[in-house]
Amino acid sequence: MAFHLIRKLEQFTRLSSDDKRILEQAASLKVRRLGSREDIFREGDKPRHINLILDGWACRYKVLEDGRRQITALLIPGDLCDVHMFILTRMDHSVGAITPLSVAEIPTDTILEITHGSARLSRAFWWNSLVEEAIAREWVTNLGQREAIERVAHLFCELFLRLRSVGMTNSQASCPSFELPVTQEQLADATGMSTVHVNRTIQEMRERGLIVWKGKTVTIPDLEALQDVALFNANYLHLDHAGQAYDANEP
Amino acid sequence: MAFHLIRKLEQFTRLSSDDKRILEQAASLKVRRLGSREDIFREGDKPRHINLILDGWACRYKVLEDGRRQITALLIPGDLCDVHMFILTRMDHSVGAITPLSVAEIPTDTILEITHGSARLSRAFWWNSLVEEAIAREWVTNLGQREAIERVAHLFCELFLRLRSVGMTNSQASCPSFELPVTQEQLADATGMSTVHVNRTIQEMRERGLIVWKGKTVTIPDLEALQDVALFNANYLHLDHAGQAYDANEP
DNA sequence: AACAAGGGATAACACAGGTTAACGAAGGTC
DNA sequence: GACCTTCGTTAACCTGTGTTATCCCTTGTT
Repeated sequence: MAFHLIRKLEQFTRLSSDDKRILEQAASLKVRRLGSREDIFREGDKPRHINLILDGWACRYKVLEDGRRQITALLIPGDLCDVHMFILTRMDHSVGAITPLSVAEIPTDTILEITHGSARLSRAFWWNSLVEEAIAREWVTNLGQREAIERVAHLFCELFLRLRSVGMTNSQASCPSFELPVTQEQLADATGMSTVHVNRTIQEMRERGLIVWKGKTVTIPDLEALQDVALFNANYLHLDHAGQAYDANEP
Repeated sequence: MAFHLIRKLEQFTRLSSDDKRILEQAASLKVRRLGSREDIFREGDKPRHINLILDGWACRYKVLEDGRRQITALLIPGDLCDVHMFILTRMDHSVGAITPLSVAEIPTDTILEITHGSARLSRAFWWNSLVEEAIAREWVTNLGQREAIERVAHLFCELFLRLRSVGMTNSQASCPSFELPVTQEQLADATGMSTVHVNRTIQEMRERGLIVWKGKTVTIPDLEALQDVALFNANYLHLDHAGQAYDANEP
């Protein structure tokens, strides 16, 4: 059940079969299912447990008094909602389902046991948090400096790489593709644009042959071209496998 | 020397005199001084130690290939640059001095000793990281949803509260003020606006009586009015003192 | 089969904010 | 004291993006 998480963490460090068993177990304790547009938790809630996305897409978002909404992160299978958030008394944002969702609810005590029991898993969780922070910084840059087409292209590049790192892309025939179960309105909330302009921008990306988007499937004919348009530099995702390799001497 | 950090962490939990002594010691091991516009570290560097801002202002920033620059965070005394960043192999952004700066360089081993030695300090560091993340999410929202005057007003509100939480504001005469050693160009890089439009926006804020900004001093005649313009909600700063109080039984 | 609802696509128009350029004030240097 | 550089200010003009309003298509419902 924790397949995606394990696969993601192994971008950072190899895990022992013990580590994997521990994660599998934690992820199977309690599984919650939500319909799309339901919230996993809301701003103001007390953090109760760690949520691990098992299946489906979700988003972090904040809503201003007057209703304007910003999606601050897109969450895909394998994403952990804030390993240490339990330290805070109240959530300062909400997380909602984009598609129907299965979420593992992992008690904070279980997380603490895991991190105390395995230095490797503890470091892997840290790495995971650091990457999340790096993504947030990149989003700030994206919203602050990139114009519409660059911004959307950048988001597509990021999603493609993140999905690939958990095995959720198709790359047969040299033309990579992935499922994007997101409406243009949600894309607008994520990029700080209006829906109309998201649509215009998508049209332009199609005309320029940067993407093919039919139904829920996005195909990227030329990843390099898309990255060039986006001024995309993948270093912030830290997918370089350069962390410490699994050392067989460690338990 | 670690005065500001201690004061900030005590927003979350009371610290014992032992905790404070440990922090003081760590902060005095090695102090580095930089001139304004020098970098503490650059994108691509290996993280070597944890940097604690003792005195002066700094900023995290990212630069796109074509030179566009986004400031993703403003750092003030008491701010720690990424307690756990040493897990990553390369920095994905730079941190530069805005004013002349003193920075304590704390070895990663020292940080690990501290967190292993004191559960309270460990939690306090986590709280600190979580607040930094929350600020990053708020900046995403700021850039994505707020228009110019709201955006600048929001930044001023945030800075005021953060400075106040480390004792760096003046509140005599019911009219709070603080030192803002930041140029309009840097403000532009932080808010994703052009310098010209930052200036226009500042002028409007002055006309509307929201701020007085002379030299490096900003005065806020009516904080509530400023917060209203900014659609500001302070919950993301988690300054509520609601964390666990200091328990005398803990070491 | 008829209907409703959500999502995508377009067009026309408006305006917030970017760009360029020029000038002045303040502060640092020799 | 003269010079230079950085920063703030302002004006004129331009453009990217938001707004409003339709229309169409798809999908699910009864």
